[in-house]
Amino acid sequence: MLTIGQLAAHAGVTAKAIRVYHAKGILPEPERDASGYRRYGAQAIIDLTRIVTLAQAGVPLARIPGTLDADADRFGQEIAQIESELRTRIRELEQRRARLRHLDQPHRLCLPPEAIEYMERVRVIGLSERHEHAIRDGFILSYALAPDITRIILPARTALLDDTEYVAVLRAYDDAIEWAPDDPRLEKIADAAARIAERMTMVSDLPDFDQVSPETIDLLSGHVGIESAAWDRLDELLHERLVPGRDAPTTAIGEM
Amino acid sequence: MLTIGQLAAHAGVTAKAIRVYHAKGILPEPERDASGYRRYGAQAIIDLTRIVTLAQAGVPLARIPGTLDADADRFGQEIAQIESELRTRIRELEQRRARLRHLDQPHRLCLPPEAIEYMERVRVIGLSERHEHAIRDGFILSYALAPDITRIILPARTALLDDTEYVAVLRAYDDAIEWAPDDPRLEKIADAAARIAERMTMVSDLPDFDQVSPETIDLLSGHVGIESAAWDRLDELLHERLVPGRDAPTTAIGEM
DNA sequence: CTTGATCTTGCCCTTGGGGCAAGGCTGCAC
DNA sequence: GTGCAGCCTTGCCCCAAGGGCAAGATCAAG
Repeated sequence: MLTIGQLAAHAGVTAKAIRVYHAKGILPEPERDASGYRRYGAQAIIDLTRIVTLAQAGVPLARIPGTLDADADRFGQEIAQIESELRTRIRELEQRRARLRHLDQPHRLCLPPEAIEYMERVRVIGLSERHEHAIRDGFILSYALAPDITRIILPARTALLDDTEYVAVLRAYDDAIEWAPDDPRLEKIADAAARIAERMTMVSDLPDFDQVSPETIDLLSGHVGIESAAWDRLDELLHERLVPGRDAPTTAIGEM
Repeated sequence: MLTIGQLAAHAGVTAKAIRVYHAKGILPEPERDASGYRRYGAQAIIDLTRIVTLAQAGVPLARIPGTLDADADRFGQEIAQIESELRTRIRELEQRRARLRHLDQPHRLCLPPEAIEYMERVRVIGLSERHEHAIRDGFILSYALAPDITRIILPARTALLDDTEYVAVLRAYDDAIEWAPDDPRLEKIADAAARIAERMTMVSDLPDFDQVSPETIDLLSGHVGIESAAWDRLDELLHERLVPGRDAPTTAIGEM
């Protein structure tokens, strides 16, 4: 006959855990010896081992008596279900382990595959970190606010990166961040941007355009988180060129 | 900008979890809007996603800031360590899943491989369930009390099962459980048992015999949990035959 | 204007034990 | 026999990581 400590050591749990199982009625209280010590026999070893096996498989203690006391039919079903839950948990853990590798690359954690590809392609262009993060953060926000729209927009955006003139404009914007708003070079950048914008798809061509909030459209224009007087001025110059008659023009996809 | 509910849904957690992360200082409190609502931006999405990625990988919340704020060197080490812990946990879960299959066969859960093999071989002999469980429970108790001794004894015990006369005696004991203690057939059984015992290894031949408690030796004789007047009488008859001069004879391994 | 969903803070509840206190046993050494 | 270390007993509070509910403010839509 075993004491509680011997039983616990043999089952790989603590004596406290066994007392908890007694208190919850999961494991019957054994006989006491003359001095009040619990004394366990073979059946207690069997019962405890079954309990521990289930508990370690993630079964809540409250569910264990129902499982162990079930008749053969239901017992089999219960075990099969517990096994399948456990398989699911293992698969989840494996996926979570895979995600750990990307912990230092926020875009890989927070964006859908299309956007990850886009950001990888932007990276090789070699913009400033600040500009790249601004683009990334715009996508992260717009993906959180309107995942569907964001994913619809992405293929066209990615295709644009094959356009050397577009990439040149991106680089020019990058250079211009710190310029004064009256810098004369801004005119040339705005000219180039306007030429591109004219042959680009407009946001208003999207299906369900009327359901896209103005905020999302702003986000997709890529100016999130950068305060630049030169860029503000570039917005004005671009608007002049694109829609001379209006003062609140439609934003082009990929404008920037 | 997102509300707490939008952020939570996007990150796959509850709003309450986010408030907990704020309270623990893991995720910085964001700005509030005019009515006191929390408003989250892209950086909060990134931060939360990193936190959730670690938390779901099983990292305790208290350890998360230290991991995320570490410099590149330590960060890499931390991630590698977390990954390896996670791998270990996954392997453990797979082993636990395997054990679930044996939940209805106590000997497979509670005994070492040698004893499992022994019990499988006893099963095909076709003893009564009661007798078989008595043998099993004896091993379970002795394995819990003295695992080393029990495993040392097992090969000889298993070899005995190849002895047809020994198996015949086992079956005779099984038949005799309910007999009256003065049943004349008991004499023949005791004769056969004595012939076997004489050519068997004695417990006293074991290395470290003096460290084996008498209780363990009793357990290994296989009478655990069965109250049978006939068996008690068989014990007496056997002792007469084996050690006529003594009244407390050494128990033979495999006596039964 | 109402209604239902969402936000705020604050508080207690849960699971599966861990840890400590204060006292009683036990077994071994001296 | 006397110590003393190590085990056992009960009872109590504590922990992580939220869940749930209350009571009130706010928002969005019909």
